[in-house]
Amino acid sequence: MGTNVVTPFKHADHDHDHCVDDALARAEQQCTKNGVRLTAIRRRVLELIWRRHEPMKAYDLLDMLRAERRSAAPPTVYRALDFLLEEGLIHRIESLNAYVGCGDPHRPHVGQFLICQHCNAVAELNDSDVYQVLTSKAEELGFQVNSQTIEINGLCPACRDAPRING
Amino acid sequence: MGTNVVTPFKHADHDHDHCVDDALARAEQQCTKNGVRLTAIRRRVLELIWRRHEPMKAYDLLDMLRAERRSAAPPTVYRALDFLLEEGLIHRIESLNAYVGCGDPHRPHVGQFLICQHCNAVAELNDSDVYQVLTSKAEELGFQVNSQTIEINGLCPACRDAPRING
DNA sequence: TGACAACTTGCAACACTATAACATGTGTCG
DNA sequence: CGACACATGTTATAGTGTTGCAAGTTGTCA
Repeated sequence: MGTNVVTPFKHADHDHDHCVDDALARAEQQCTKNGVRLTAIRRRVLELIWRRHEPMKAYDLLDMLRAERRSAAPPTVYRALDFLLEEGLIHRIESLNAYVGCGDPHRPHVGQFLICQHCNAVAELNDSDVYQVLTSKAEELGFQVNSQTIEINGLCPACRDAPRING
Repeated sequence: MGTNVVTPFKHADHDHDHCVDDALARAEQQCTKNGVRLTAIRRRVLELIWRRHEPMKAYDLLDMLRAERRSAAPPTVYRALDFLLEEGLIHRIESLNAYVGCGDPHRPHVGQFLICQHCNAVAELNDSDVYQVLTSKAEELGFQVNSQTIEINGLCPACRDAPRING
């Protein structure tokens, strides 16, 4: 109980196509259930975000979109991002101005992220102990919690073990 | 043990001049100790940040600076902010692109903030329990923690009790 | 004192991040 | 079909932060 990793750090050899396909399938399902449309653009942006297991920046996504859709402009990508955030399909990493896929969109959860400063990998936690401790501390001060942004910087297991190879 | 509020929510009637003066005096002391210079610009930016008990944006600070120093430009304020961040005299609130004074610069501490969505007030925590729980959860996953960004959104005691007065 | 190094500020331009406003297209349902 | 809601196209602009180099300031030490 307590720790519940939603999106763990990925090894280089995991079946990534499968991993992305799964995420897209979950997204389709989620949108159907909620009666909203996962249009071609939205789906493509979500796929681009999932394709790398690291936070993606809006203008990088825009560049990729533009390669295949001449009309893409900032609003194109920001609208898609807003939609995906709204549906809980992605998260925004405040400290990086970047976006990552959410591994578990159908369940309500707080944003708790471990961010590797060396390889940019991100793991998403959904830890009830952390949530509880923070909430109870806040309430001791009379503060009513609505949402939490937790971003932990450091080194992921791989980079921790080999921190000097390419940095 | 555990909870240790560094900068609590302020009441409207606290002695604010005194509160700002204290912060500036602590800053002078801290800079002297560290052998760095709290120049006029840096000191003024710090004062502007302290004068309101809410996060201040870089370009708002710039406008205020310009009113009294014709030559002020973006680098002027960003350099001052970088210096103050470096010395631990202020913190950056990632989710707001804004900056707040640090109530306790001489002691190492993590950034844990309660942010009122209604009145923008910010309280800074320095809670070892929260730190411990997060660090141990991260280390269970083999992640080595360097720094934590924790930003809790919600309602401060005053706005919680009277949430409909001016919102 | 004066010359040098290190630090700080001035200044212009630019890069990156995000939104506004309005027009046009598309899909659904009576 | 026609009306409506939703989605996208398009242009412009707002907001946030950085680069690079010139000029000024401060402290140090022979």
